[in-house]
Amino acid sequence: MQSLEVMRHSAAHVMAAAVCRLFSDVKLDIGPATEDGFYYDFDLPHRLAPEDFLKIEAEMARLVAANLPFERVESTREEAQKLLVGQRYKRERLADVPAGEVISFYRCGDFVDLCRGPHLPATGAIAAFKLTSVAGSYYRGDEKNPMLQRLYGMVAESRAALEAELARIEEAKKRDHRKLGRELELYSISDDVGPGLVHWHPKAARIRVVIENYWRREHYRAGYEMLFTPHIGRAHLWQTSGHLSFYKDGMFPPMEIAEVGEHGARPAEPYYLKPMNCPFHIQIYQSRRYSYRDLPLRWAELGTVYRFEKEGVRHGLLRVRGFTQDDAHIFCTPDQIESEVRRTVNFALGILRRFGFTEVTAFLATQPEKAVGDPARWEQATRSLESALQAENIPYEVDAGGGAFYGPKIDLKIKDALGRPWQLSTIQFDFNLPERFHLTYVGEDGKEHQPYMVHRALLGSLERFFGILIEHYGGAFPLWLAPEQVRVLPITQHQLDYARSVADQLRQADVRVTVDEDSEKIGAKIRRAQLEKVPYMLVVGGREAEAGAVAVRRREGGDQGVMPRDAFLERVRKENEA
RNA sequence: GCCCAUGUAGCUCAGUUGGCAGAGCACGUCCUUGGUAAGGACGAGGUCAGCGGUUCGAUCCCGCUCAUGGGCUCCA
Repeated sequence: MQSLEVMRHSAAHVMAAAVCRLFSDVKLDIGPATEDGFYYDFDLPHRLAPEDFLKIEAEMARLVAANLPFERVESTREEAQKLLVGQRYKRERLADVPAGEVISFYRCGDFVDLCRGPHLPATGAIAAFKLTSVAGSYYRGDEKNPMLQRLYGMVAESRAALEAELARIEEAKKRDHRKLGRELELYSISDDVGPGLVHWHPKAARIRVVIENYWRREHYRAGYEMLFTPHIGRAHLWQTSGHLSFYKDGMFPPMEIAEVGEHGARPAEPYYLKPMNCPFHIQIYQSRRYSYRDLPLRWAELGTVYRFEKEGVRHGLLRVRGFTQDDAHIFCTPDQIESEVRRTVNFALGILRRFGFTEVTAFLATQPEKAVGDPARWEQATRSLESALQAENIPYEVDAGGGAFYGPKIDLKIKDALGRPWQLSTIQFDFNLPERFHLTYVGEDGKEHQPYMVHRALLGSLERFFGILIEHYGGAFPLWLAPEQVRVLPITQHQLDYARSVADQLRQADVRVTVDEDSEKIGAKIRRAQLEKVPYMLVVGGREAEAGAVAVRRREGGDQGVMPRDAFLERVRKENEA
């Protein structure tokens, strides 16, 4: 165990000790180290609240100052049970310890806890700590179990290290896409429209158009065709696809419609909002007969889907109820599958790189216990996924049994500017839908065969991807994505005409530009443009107007000097393509 | 769905032991024409999330609902 992890775990014990000293009737569960701190789960009558933190921290500080040793005590199961009288969760945890394994307790002052260890030699080594939050948490993570109180904390080897850790959290908060989304007027969610339904404001829509245009162009270049499909479909379709039997709870409720025709009302078949695009793409596949000569088919769609996400799981743009997937389905023959997967992985990497995500790791999820489809196909599919990862030299972990019931998959994870991981791309085999919809193609032998079907999304959903992008760039989008690339700032109203003509020249060259026409001083205009994170500010006063020039200021880097307006246009053009 | 917290102007937040609702920023009008991060004056802006209850009187107390936040569970 790493020393930091040991310290975190030991701090959790100290926190538990403090809580036991301060409150009565405390039942303990467990208190592990986490990636950036620790927590302990308790059950106690008192409702822990942030107001209690100071008191608990003070008690912890006393335990740390006393430099109490952590003593390991080994015991028999009988002794352990005696020690844990009244501690129902601990007793259940004890029952989980396999027979024959050593049962150990750690004593720290008068606090004794069933624990495998290891721990610090003594509490004095805990240099700096802070309680951060309290939240409910199901015992053993099962929603049928009672809800415990989970107290979170952070600990570091020095006061300075803790401060640095807290500063990182502050930085992440500053980049929170919900905060920046409001401040930069990117998006909103309206109670009147509904939770989890996103409105893209003009600036965000600009960015989305840039992303979509880039996405479409790359897909056409990579041999895809674009599709557009409806947003709703009849119940029958979703019965065939299996969604109604397996994922009904995740779908918006049906629209019951009585269709009145010339022969009167027909029995109504309800419509459902689509939670996925696949059945529609399949309908297109089924609209004619395909031969092996036609394959592979690569069909892409920016398809907007609706999923009835449960109450309490929504989160800004990252988890919403209506979103647009950058979806595609590949229909191919078995012997095309390997090269198709390789192409797809490679394609995904290229797209992600364009958005500044260069650190990519992959997860290969293999056949779970419950699965549909021929084992030989699973094997071939899994092998093709694995060899694609190896050929592209992407580090990957195998998630054994982690695939969907309908096929194995690769998930690609990136790290953002703050080093936080996000899952974006997914490449999934599907042995289920071709079966359910009886998809076929005519092979060389003149007989019907079932095609392989691969679902893939590279960005995931545009909403979620945009949220991640906002945080990755901290709202300061690179030039090619920036909704407003250049703002012209006339020093006085006398340069308004000149400023407009500079802007017009840029606009005709497809540069996204505005003019700040307010009668504010130049300092105020610069401040405003800076806060709105506009990449280029062009200051134009009498001197520039006279010379046909612009004084360039960069969002990062400040004053760049004066240059002719044509030279600036050239510079922006070049940077935009880079 | 579960636990806890929160909801006051477009935003950030004060405030009322229950008695006419406040600031800064943003917005509008006017003045100002100033050279690299905030010029000035005046003005407009509110069903204090919604519904119900207690009360002479509720933004404030109580209940329910909705939404948001931190987590848990879930994410085809």
